[in-house]
Amino acid sequence: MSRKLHLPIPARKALKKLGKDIRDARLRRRIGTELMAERAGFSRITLNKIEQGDSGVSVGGYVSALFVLGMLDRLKDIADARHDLIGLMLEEERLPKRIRAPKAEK
Amino acid sequence: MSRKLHLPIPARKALKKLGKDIRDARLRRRIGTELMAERAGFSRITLNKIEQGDSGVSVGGYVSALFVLGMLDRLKDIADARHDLIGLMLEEERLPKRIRAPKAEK
DNA sequence: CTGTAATGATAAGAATAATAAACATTAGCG
DNA sequence: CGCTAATGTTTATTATTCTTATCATTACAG
Repeated sequence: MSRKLHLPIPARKALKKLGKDIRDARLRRRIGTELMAERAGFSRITLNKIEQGDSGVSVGGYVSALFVLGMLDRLKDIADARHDLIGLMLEEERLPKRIRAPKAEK
Repeated sequence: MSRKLHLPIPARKALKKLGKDIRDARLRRRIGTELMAERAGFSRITLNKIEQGDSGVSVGGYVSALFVLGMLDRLKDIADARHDLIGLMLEEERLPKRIRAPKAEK
């Protein structure tokens, strides 16, 4: 986001929790911020932002942190179709490749 | 990441899958790229990058997209302690607030 | 309790992400 | 099957992140 993205409250909360969980996981493993940042390939400051749930940090940073902690697995299923209840209800046929607006009523 | 972060293969794969899943979820809901981008608060181009699993996009973009799709729930548990098997094995006592290197042997 | 190393915070500069505009491509309605 | 609107791409510009360096704070070992 170049222009600061105004994130809805629940989204911001989810990020905060994620950051805190990442921090706790690091502490459980007794890894210092310096070492952790080095392994993940970014600076201590960026790690700090991640652990605070900063929404501006690139997704690569978060993913890299999760990778270092060995917690990448669950990420893959976040938006997996199997868990998309809303989507399953809507799906009636094969997915289109484009969304076309229905012809306006005369 | 200002300096392009070199992401390990599994991490990159996870992001690619996430992007694809987000795209499929959008299609299932019959939401066009323009409308989706507008609701999420960013441009069509950024949505495109997200759906391709671009690691440079800010995490806020991804989270906002998940929010629009109503798929925020699972995000919160990605790194939750309850699922941190490695961490649970390591945890023996109360978590420290800082990680201190053990005194070097003389 | 005390000293010290780990963490948090701040500022300035380099690198990159995000946007808008315009054009090329292509899916799918009719 | 053809037309049109939806999507993909490129370029130039702007805004913001990420980094390095430095200083302040504080938790922990001894």
